[in-house]
Amino acid sequence: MPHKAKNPINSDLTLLKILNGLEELGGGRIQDIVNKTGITKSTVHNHLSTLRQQGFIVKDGDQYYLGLRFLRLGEVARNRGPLFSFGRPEADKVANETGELTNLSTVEHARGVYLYRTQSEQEVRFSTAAGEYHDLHCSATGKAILAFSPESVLDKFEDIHGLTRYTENTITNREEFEESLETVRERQLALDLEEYEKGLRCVASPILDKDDRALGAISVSGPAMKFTGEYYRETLAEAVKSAANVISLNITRSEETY
Amino acid sequence: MPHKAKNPINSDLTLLKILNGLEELGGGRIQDIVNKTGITKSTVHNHLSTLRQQGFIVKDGDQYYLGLRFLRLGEVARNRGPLFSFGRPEADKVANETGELTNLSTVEHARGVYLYRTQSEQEVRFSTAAGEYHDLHCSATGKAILAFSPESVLDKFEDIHGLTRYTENTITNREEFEESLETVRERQLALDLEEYEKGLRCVASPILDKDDRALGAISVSGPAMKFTGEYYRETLAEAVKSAANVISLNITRSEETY
DNA sequence: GAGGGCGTTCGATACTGTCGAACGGCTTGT
DNA sequence: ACAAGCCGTTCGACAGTATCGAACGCCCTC
Repeated sequence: MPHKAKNPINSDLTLLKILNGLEELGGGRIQDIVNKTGITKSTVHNHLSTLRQQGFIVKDGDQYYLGLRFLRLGEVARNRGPLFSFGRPEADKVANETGELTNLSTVEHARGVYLYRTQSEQEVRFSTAAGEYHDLHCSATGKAILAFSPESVLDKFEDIHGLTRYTENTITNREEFEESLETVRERQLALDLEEYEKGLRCVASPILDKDDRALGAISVSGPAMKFTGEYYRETLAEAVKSAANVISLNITRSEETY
Repeated sequence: MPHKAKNPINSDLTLLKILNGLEELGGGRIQDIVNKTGITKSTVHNHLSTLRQQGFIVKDGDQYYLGLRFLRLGEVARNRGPLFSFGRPEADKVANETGELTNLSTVEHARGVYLYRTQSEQEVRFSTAAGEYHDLHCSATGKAILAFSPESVLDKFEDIHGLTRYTENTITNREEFEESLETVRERQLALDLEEYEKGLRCVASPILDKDDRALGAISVSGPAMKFTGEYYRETLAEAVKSAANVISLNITRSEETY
């Protein structure tokens, strides 16, 4: 279980439901939120008014949207820990050198989260997936992280989410999965061979602190048709591995000087 | 006034106070929040527990932190409208070509907000200011935007925040300010000559929709000692102006195709 | 081993969040 | 032009609960 609040505050829950609704809808009218959440019209109205008064919500005509206030809160969250500030420059380099979609991930609430995602040579980049969650057992970043984390992290993940099957390649057996982590530990590399989505492959390498515990991972992802042979297993693998090393080193070094 | 909720929800206000406190502190224990907000210990505890249960807050030892959930909400907010997705690649180019700190701003709640901020050639970048607010009357981006916005935007800003003096260069007179906007309109360029902070200069150019209304602005900022003469008034000015043009054009073009 | 600081739990009370109904503005359709 | 919906907003009443203070228990310090 994720965490059980003894005295959960009801109005907080409705507030968060509204935020979730707005997130999924990308914005909408009061009635849209009512339909999505089942909360009464006047209640939704009161919450949104309060949020707007405090600058967290924007109203444009009769449409409500999440405000840029959340951008700030998100930045604060992202800059907790050194992973993003040290990882972003290296991720950019990897993206420029390989031309592939490059990801920076960490773990929160027993799931993988993208801290940063970038791709070079794109006129218009798709809307970033920063903050999106993904499962740990079927992603390269997730496996890279799990391989260098206490087993309790995997326990907790399995407990909450289970080893869900997404494709025929998804590893759903705990023992088999733990064995695969062994190779990850040896090579400091984790693969995702279409285990989450058919046609999608990844390579990841863990970012470690001075005690060899994973802070996160860096990966590149792309089409299975392109991610094959030497390019996949050597070129890209080396790129993420060396980037991960640089990031790990810089983080460790920065923490030594105080 | 920003907006007056008729029936503001008290517990929402306390929730938001707690979030604000965590944002400013960057994280902290319950007692820290109590000291900062004046809310009772058990109340803070209950709210934080609820937020944690819902995945919005992380607890590490006895420290509470804003969760990466807010990163997602922030991304949704940032990707409302085309400004970020079209502006980011160009901002990156400007940063790479000039080597200067490059900003992408828009307006929300009658204040300027950084959507994006980047600087090349930095091993470790300072923690990003995305989502931070700034005044409209003493920033290059703010003036660029105001010059191509209905006067009501300036009215509202002055109403809420006033033309606060920050340095000796700050324009605090409404008439004088409006005149300065005239030149901005003619040249499609706005300057900030240490009007917000002594030693800090900016150049900005507005990003316009097809009706010549400002969606936002792009700017570079740097030390007054470096931002002088031809480099400042020609090289940098042209860089932001042409970037702004490209972004405006791409946005307009994308909206024509449907 | 005592003291203090802090997180958590618990119980009572006054408050207020929630709901449904009703009003009023805006658009749609005839 | 008028009627009929649709939707946002307001209002009043009730039940539910957010808030508070006190008490418990943990951990660290002295």
